[in-house]
Amino acid sequence: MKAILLLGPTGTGKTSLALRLCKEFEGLIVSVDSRQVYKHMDVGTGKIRDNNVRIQKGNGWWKVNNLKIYGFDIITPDTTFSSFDFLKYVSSLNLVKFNKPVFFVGGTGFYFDCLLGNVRLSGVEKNTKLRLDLEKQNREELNAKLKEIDPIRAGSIDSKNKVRLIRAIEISIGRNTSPKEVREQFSLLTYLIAQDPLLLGLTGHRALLYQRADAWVDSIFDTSLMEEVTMLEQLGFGQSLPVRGLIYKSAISFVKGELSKKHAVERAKFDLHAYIRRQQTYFGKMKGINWLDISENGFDNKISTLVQSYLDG
RNA sequence: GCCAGGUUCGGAUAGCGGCAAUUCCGGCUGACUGUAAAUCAGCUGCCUUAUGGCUUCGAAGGUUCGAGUCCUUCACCUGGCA
Repeated sequence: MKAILLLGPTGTGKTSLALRLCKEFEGLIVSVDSRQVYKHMDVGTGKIRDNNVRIQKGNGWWKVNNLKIYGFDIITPDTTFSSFDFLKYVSSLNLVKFNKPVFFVGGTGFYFDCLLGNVRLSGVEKNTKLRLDLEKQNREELNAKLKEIDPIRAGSIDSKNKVRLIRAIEISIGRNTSPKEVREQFSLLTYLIAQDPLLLGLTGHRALLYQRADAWVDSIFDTSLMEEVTMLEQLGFGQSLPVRGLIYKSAISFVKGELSKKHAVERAKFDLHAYIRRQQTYFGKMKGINWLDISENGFDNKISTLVQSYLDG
């Protein structure tokens, strides 16, 4: 299977580029985005930023101008979704059978690393009861506990990061208690490792990325986003984790009257800037990415040429 | 014109004699092995590094071993009386 991974920070035009390439090379698109997997979260996750487009929505996919995008609308926002769930989902698509090039496009670096097999997941499932219990404890207690049951991991972990500590303890306990079949399940999902994918990274100057992000926030912070947020609250998803991040956090504060529109918009922009920085840090350490500057002349042709030669090779 | 309050490192704020100087925002760098749009860490006056040096708190003088902090004058801003 030919796989083209199209990644980069938010607002670099990955999706529209993917649509263009998908049409040009008769491929498929899989979204690699930890928030676009959620139903009812379209505007704030920037699923499609172009209004002049025909959209048809399905369960786990959208059709945009008749081009299919997988990885959208898989679940509702009250469901937790992890990188492992993402791998399972991609696996379930059985992409090989289409015999077409697949464009994996998105901004969630960790998911890309999972797809590529750069990170190997432990195979230990989440234990909600244990997590609730551990969340009540402070960092010192969690560190002590981890040191007791897994001294090696305790030596390498970020001892100040509670989320990490809880997961590390969960893994240590789960290794001994969860069934072997479950733990080995992840190994079935790393079929992409054996492939030789093409990695394309979209980037640009910080100032440009910030400017585009700001313009996008300005454009959505009107009725479209407000309707979406109101709907999410009505459906009872207002407190769900995915609705508490980035754009949605400030949009909800505005709808609730906790923030003025001006401050909510400002907050959203600054949060996006920080997100862009984090994405660049993450992608920056990934190996083998062909970086392309979106503001460079001949950008579109360059991309097409790269994809063409990859598919020919 | 008189009275009161203010002017601090990109922005906002703390500081009422020992200060390179608080906090928040912004900006920058980084971590991450099933929450990754989450979670966590560091830097942000200059000297590449400092338990080191240098230059700073509207301006100019003064008091003091020592001044962002006290005094005087000037400049600008805000509120009250005219």
